[in-house]
Order: sequence, then structure tokens, then C-alpha cells
Amino acid sequence: MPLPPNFFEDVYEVVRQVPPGRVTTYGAVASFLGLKSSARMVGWALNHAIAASDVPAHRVVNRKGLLTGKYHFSDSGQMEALLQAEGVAVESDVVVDFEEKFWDPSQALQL
DNA sequence: GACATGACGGCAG
DNA sequence: CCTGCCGCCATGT
Repeated sequence: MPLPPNFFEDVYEVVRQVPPGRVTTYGAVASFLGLKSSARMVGWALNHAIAASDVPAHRVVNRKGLLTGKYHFSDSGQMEALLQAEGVAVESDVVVDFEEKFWDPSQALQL
């Protein structure tokens, strides 16, 4: 079994720990969970996570800071709106100062 | 079982 | 900086 049985659980928990005004990437989460080369699985899990609620999937973007999953939300502008509401500037579907807003799961556990 | 697709990432050109 | 190709795992046809 390539994926851990609790893969969804782990993804949800990590994403839930992303503080407001910050964003993380699929790759970072995947790497943190041990699926380093399978960032797609993270996106796949998050897609289901939206329906699961409680998971701020809008805080997860790709490595360029691009809001790749905006079309998976109820409204195509929902993701961007949520981010801007939290203080994350978004322009052309891309997080402004992405490096600055980036939050790494390993960084959180590093405390 | 094979082929195509997808919220990605890294590398080469 | 941008584009294209490959690798990755799971799902749908």
C-alpha cells in the first residue's frame, strides 16, 4: 500500500494547522507525509477535503503560489477571496510575496 | 489490463 | 522567465 491508510487524516491535520495569513504547498505537505514525489496525492486528498469541511484547503497552493484549485471550490473566486480576507494578497491567481507567506509543516513541528 | 487525466514537482532546453 | 517532458499514485472509462 503506497499510501498510508491515514493519508487523508494526516493531510487534514496538517492543513488545519496552517495559520491564517499563511499558505503551504502540496509538495511541502507531501514531503512531510513521506509522499515527497507524489504531491498530486495531496491535491487529490484536498479535493475530497473540501467536502469534509474543517479543512482550509484555500491555504494550500502549488509551489509557484498559484491557486490551481480555485475551480474546485463552490465559486471560482472563493479561494482567492478567503485568502485575501486573511491578509494574503492575491494577483492573477498567484499569491503575492509567496515566499513570505509560505508556511512549512516541518517548520511548525520544529518548535 | 491499458490509456488518459488530475488541486504537482523537478529538470532540461 | 517560459515551455515541454517525465515521474509520481489513484481514479474513471
